[in-house]
Amino acid sequence: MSLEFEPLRLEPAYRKVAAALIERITDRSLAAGDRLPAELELARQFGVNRSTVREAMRELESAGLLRRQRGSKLMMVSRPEREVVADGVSRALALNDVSIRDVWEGLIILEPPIAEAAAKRRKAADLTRLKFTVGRAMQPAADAAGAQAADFFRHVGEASHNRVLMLAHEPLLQLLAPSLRTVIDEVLPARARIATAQAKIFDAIRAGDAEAAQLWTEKHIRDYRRGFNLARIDLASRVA
Amino acid sequence: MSLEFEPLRLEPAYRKVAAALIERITDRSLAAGDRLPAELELARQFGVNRSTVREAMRELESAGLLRRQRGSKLMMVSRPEREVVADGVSRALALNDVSIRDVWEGLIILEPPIAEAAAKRRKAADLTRLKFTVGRAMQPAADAAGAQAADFFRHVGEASHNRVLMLAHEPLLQLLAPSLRTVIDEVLPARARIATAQAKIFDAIRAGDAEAAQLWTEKHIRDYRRGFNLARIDLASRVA
DNA sequence: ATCGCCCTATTGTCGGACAATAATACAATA
DNA sequence: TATTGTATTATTGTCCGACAATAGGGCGAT
Repeated sequence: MSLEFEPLRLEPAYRKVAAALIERITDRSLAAGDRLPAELELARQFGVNRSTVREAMRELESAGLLRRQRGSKLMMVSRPEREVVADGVSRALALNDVSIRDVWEGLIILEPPIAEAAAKRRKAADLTRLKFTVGRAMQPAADAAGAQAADFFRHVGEASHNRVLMLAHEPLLQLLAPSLRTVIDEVLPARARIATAQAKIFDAIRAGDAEAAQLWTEKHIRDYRRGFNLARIDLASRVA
Repeated sequence: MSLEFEPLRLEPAYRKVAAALIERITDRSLAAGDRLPAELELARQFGVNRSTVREAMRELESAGLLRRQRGSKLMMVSRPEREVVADGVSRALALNDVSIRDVWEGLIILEPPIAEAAAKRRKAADLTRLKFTVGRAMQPAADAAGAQAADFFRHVGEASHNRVLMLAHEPLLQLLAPSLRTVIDEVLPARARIATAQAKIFDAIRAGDAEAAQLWTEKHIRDYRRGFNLARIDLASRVA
């Protein structure tokens, strides 16, 4: 009988309350947009103190499952926003000492197929958004340099109409944006090259040419890597 | 002067405390493994009530930034575990009505290049783990059928030695595992085909043959899609 | 319908309390 | 010496009660 005992886990009440609420949300008996019952009411139902309920709610809130409208005090159930989730992933990656090379490798893997999918599935509205962003590529709004580059990929992702892909590449864009900005600041011809590449990719997506979109995106991202070298960014260094 | 006013955001104290703690963790002045000061001490430092500190801590806890050892009552700073982060992402995707097709598309994009990277960078230990998992492919442990398939990809991901890739495909594996299990249960030849494919991929990775690893992985995943059809799984249906 | 006023419900925060128990130090024992 | 037991302290989980601020919602006047 060398059967080991499971380390029996005694969860605190606030965690059980949180789990119960999450369960209700994931099984859709509490749908996005619904008002959450008042804290006192929840406390009564669960048979715990209001403080305990509040602690549980903070957990859901930070996961993006609860939100309140701007200036409202009522808690609404919500589906987790892409940005909130991506922020958490970015933080996790940064704290796990992910390198610029790692993130770049994620990009070179993800973006070309995303562009391919975008070329196949883009709608008129996608093209409008994308065109507007491409138009910003040459504008010397220095503070937004990295942001524009990230926005471009973001909009290509939206044109793919696949939320998995959008959410998957969002943290990479967040983490790489500062480096992209450095490249644009340090490497003089970078801005023009980027603008050209974005225009090519945009044209391919508009034309529905999946293969061209994929190829140009791949080139574009390899170009960024060359930019890292020119800007003397160490690929092995941690992302910010 | 049509300058609009920013909707000034009055953040509650618990959020500010949480932000301050997160800041300390991300800037590494609180490193993973460090003990967090006691709640009362934090309350004193921030000049707020202990309840407020506790609410803030729940936020960090659910983000995986704080943890306590099993059976300990001291809070330690920790780097977010892959599983915790991936759980959140999976939940977010599920609540956003992502379809099986969306997730599968993520897989077909990610896994072949991951296998490629694994073939280039695998270490001896990776091969050991992977071999063990491949060995489980034919065993009729019905309850673990989907899990084995997911574990295989998980270990390939680990062999890539790129945390970005590991974290990126984890939610996909979580979301798809139930469907994979259905395929294995419903489609009789599935188990053998999977075992064969995994063996081929393993061989390629062991041999360091990146191209073969990539190709076989692609085939393997397309095979799963055929399995979905055979098992009458609607690709447009929401993931569990 | 829109506006302004009032009442109520709800939240954010506080202070204090207490039991349970992990952390710690120290003594006793094998 | 290394384990085991004992006593003390620190810390957490949970509760209770309280209160100010204010959003929600109703009602009457316009």
